[in-house]
Amino acid sequence: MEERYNPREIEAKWQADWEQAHLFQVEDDPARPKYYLLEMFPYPSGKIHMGHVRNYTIGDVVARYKRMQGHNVLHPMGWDAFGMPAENAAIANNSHPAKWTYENIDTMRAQLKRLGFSYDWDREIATCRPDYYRWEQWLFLKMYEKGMAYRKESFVNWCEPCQTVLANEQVEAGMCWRCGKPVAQKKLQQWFFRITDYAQDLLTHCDQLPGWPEKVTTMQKNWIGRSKGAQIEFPVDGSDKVIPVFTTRHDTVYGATFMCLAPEHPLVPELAMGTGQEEAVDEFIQRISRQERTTKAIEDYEKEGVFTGAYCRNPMNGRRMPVYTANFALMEYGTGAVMSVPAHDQRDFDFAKKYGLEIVVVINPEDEALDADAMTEAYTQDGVMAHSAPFDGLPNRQAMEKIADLLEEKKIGRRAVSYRLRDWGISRQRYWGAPIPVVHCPDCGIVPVPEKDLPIVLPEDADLLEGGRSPLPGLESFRKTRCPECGSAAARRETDTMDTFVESSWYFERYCSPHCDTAMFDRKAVKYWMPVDQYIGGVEHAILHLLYSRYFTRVLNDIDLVDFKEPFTRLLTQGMVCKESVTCPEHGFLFPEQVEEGEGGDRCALCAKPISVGRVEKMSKSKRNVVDPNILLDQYGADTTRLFCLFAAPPERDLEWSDQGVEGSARFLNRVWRLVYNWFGQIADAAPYKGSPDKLEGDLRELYKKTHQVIEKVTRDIEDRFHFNTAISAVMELVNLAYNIKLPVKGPDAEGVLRHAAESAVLLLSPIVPHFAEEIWHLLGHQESILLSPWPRHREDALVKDEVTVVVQVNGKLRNRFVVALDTDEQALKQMAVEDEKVGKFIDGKTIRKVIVVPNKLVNIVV
RNA sequence: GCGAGAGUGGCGGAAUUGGUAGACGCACUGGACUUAGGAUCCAGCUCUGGCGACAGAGUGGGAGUUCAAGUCUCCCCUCUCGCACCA
Repeated sequence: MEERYNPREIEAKWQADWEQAHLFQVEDDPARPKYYLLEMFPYPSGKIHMGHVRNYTIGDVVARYKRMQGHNVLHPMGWDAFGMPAENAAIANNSHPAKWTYENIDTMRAQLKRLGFSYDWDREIATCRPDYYRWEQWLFLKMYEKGMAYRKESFVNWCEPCQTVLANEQVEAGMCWRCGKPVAQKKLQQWFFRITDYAQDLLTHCDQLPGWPEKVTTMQKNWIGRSKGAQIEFPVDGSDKVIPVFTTRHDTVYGATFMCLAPEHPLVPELAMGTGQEEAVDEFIQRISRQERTTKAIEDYEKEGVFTGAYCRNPMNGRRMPVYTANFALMEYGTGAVMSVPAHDQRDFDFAKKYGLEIVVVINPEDEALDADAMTEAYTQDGVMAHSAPFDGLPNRQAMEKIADLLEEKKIGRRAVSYRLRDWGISRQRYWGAPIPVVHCPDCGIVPVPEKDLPIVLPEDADLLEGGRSPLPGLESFRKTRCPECGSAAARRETDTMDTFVESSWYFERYCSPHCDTAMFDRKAVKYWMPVDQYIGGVEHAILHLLYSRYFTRVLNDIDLVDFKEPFTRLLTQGMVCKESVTCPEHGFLFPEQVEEGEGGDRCALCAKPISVGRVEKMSKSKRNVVDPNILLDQYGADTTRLFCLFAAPPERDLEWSDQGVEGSARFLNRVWRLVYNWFGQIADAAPYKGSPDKLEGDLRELYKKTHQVIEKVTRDIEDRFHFNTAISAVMELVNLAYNIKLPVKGPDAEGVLRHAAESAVLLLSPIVPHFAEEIWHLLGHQESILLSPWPRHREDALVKDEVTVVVQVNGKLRNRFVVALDTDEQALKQMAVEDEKVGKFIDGKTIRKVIVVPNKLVNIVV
């Protein structure tokens, strides 16, 4: 055995060995309990970053642990390979998205292998390959057939810089989630998935996902955004049209004095026609559609609107209500129309004040009658009904029910539920995505591509156009086709591609049978492996990806391909990897190598100005605080990198990177190595002691007991909550104790006990630092891989403590402590405490009023 | 504004059901071994007072429940994240 540990050598050696022995390949085996462990697959953006390293290390430890516990573990990896960065990079480098993507995949795969992750690489998938997206196209056809996919003209979120449509989920506070530029509204023919059909089901099951962080289910619930209320129809004056309105406050309907329609509402131009307001309305609509929709801009917007010239009737009391179009009415919510009740809604109140509209109080506080003219703000709380004909005097919550009954009885409305969730727009005017498999025929209209013609292959030889526009509409070889229905040569292929989130909504099912070429997946394989037992990834996907995946699983369930609805049983959202950033007043963010040590503090290497240490933030290129995993691998190796990622913080929390912390992790591994090295002569040929602790005494007995305690602790930490940081701490304690044992140890079982301690420590560490553990395992004479060893088990009788420390408190304050035999009886403890000299100082001359004894823990004397 | 989570030494972080606050590590200090050490080992390390034994204070702030509160209850403050003109 070498005195020093050489990561470079052993890591390469064992990686090659594992690969050759196909140790991570799995097969369906109904005889064994399955465990499907999945980490969110990466976008092949170039190279692995620390966030990936952390995510995949956490997953790998669980996978390796579960294998040792006897599970048949599916642990796959693949590439979310379609998407815009590939196009942008291709334009920038005068390359091709496919080339760029495949090269990145090669680079990143090599990096993942260098980190020693235990993936079944035979199951690797890349979503940009036709054998993958062909099944997505197949599913699209099924969904079209069932009416789950449809096409409609609608206002869509349009990102000008990206030249594409965005889903609502991809608009963050009015900005494009990718480029951060403002998103405009544009009217286009688009494909949609009817996710809103599942709004209630998705919402209901949010409360039936005990293995998910509450934070995530809460976010999903908010996103789905269910509101209970009523839909009420307001007839338009002098016309047979009605304006349906959704409201959560139908108790205030008698106070509705005007109506506001969204600027995009189809009735707006119609109502304005012939009223003389056409021009004003048109001008307003034009102006509003250009308004920025950023968070800040929205806050600053004044509520404004313009009279359409039309009136409608309040169906409850016949009041004539002017119809406005207003910037705060959103076409995307409810029916795009708001019944305005200025007395009881702040927004309506502001609007009414601005335009001199009538305010009618219909709810009063318990003990006063509001005066509409004197109000300075809307009264939005509960109270007693007024000016509401038959309901006056009733508490408003009661009236709400009665009004709903009346609406339904008179057939002018009904109880209704509204969701914030919109249908999922999946059309993208981009090149690097899966083609939507339909044909537009001048005679037959939209014709789905027949199944036998799949896949519709994305031509990988197309050149990108200026500004990133898709070449597909101009690519005759792709676009030109015959109508599958009538054979017309005038037919044209759909040139939109699908949102990349479609690919990631079912990849976990594909992993179950990645080479299946007769279906999306082999149903037996999916039945065996799915659902995913543990899913691990970043919170940034809490809404988009996770909601879409839940939706897709429901679709698959409805078309009878799977027999479950929820794809992920347990979810772990790991925190970000962060680091301090450093800024120079002149040069902005600095790289670490641009910092010079100087007298009185660090200085900028470029201008010698004193620098300031910034906040600890997520690693990012722009902050110049990234740590390149490659450098760590070169310097410390995979095991130290993995160890530090797990030790520095529990997985769900943000991890603050510390170069010295990495150093400490490397030091620990060396310490373990040296321990085995020091003991080697004694334990090389010994068999681990597995007997009762009662035959041992002294240091050996202590070490043996500690070993079992640590086995128990590590197992619990991993099993219950993935707290690897405390698991590692526990092994450190064991190692520290082992170092205190003076060599050579004498006694019949000495070698066996040392061997047991060393082997246990190595086994417990093996999921975390697999190469390191494997090397020691073999040095200790094992022939078979440590990966095939069962997880160590503790002995109950070794957890029993010989003696315990009992503390003595006086009035709850700690005064002394003594070590006594386990299970010393209460009377004896009490007596020892009261007679204790140190304790005496605090109770002398006082009356003892009560003594509380907690066996094996403490005595509290109340005086 | 609404919703969720978090506040513990110089730092990252530990503390089963309320029962020894600060495990483990980093940094720092002292010592040992050394030609040397940025290797390794040993010791110290919450704050205040004291040479010391020891005493007092201490888990964002304030109240409360309890023999006993980091942990439970109420109020307040700060930070992070998510949603946000949602009718």
